[in-house]
Amino acid sequence: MRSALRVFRDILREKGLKFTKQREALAKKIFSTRSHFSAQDIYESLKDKVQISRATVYRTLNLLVENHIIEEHDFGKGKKFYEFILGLESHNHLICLKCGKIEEFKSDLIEKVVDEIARDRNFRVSRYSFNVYGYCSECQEELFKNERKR
Amino acid sequence: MRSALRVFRDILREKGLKFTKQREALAKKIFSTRSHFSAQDIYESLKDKVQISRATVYRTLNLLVENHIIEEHDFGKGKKFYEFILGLESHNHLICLKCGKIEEFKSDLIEKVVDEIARDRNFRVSRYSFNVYGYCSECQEELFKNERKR
DNA sequence: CTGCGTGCAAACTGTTTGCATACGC
DNA sequence: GCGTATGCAAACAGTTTGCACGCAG
Repeated sequence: MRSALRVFRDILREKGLKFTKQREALAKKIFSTRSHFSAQDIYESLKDKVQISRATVYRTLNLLVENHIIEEHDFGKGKKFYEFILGLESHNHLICLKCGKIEEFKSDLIEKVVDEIARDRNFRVSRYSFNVYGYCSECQEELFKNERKR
Repeated sequence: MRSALRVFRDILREKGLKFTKQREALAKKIFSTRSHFSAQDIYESLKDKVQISRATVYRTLNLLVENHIIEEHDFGKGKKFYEFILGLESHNHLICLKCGKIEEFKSDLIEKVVDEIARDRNFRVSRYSFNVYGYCSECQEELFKNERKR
């Protein structure tokens, strides 16, 4: 399978867009990161290595989203999170309301539910998001400790 | 069953908070609205009837969310949407990417999936959101018409 | 050498907050 | 009257945009 970087490069060429130092650095960073990150995270981790601006980070992230190389998530924290998805199976998220940790999980049943509702309502699905909010096991322990202190 | 307004009033009294003209107007508006609205929608629909400010709208919406009378949703449109939930069954959303219409649907299977993953991962669930994005049947027709025109 | 990409700063959107005043309880 | 709620404007966070310059193809 072609590397993600190669895919990105091909898309750029195809559309007459340019493969710049900034796009290369950002893409490499993202393709080697197996987690959820914000625009700010990316900017922070690149700004000392390449000359890059926040504006370029936002523009490039949007470019990657439009081309389905990364996915945008809204976990209700007032900012967007992104995640590399090219060639990966889709999955869902468990978001801890205390520590902010994001775990992933898969479920074939969910796929079925989506297919079913799409058929029922004659809805053409492009994507879906299934987020479960609550407390991860570590944070539950914390909460329990604090409760005993009182 | 007590009316939603009554519930709200009781919560306020219990917490030593006040039942003001603004809170009353906002609550009545929301309790009589069976759809998804933004803070701006509420402000617009009230500003000519009561003296109310955007700040108060935001503060009151947050108060209602904290007390589980309304629910906050993030459909990735850059602003929050709210929905009256008190005493209603939870449900999921179909969001049309073209016209913005929001349809609702229920699914017992989803509940099962949530319970299962919570048990597996020892995750204490507070809430979940399941949003399906795509094109509603009307908008698919539109798209089809436009395609034939070309 | 053409025109897309970049950095910068300003603009923008939705939301929150500090403060003096108003008003429920 | 006490203390919470309000309106206003300013502050804020994240993101987008206009413009002059830079650089990939």
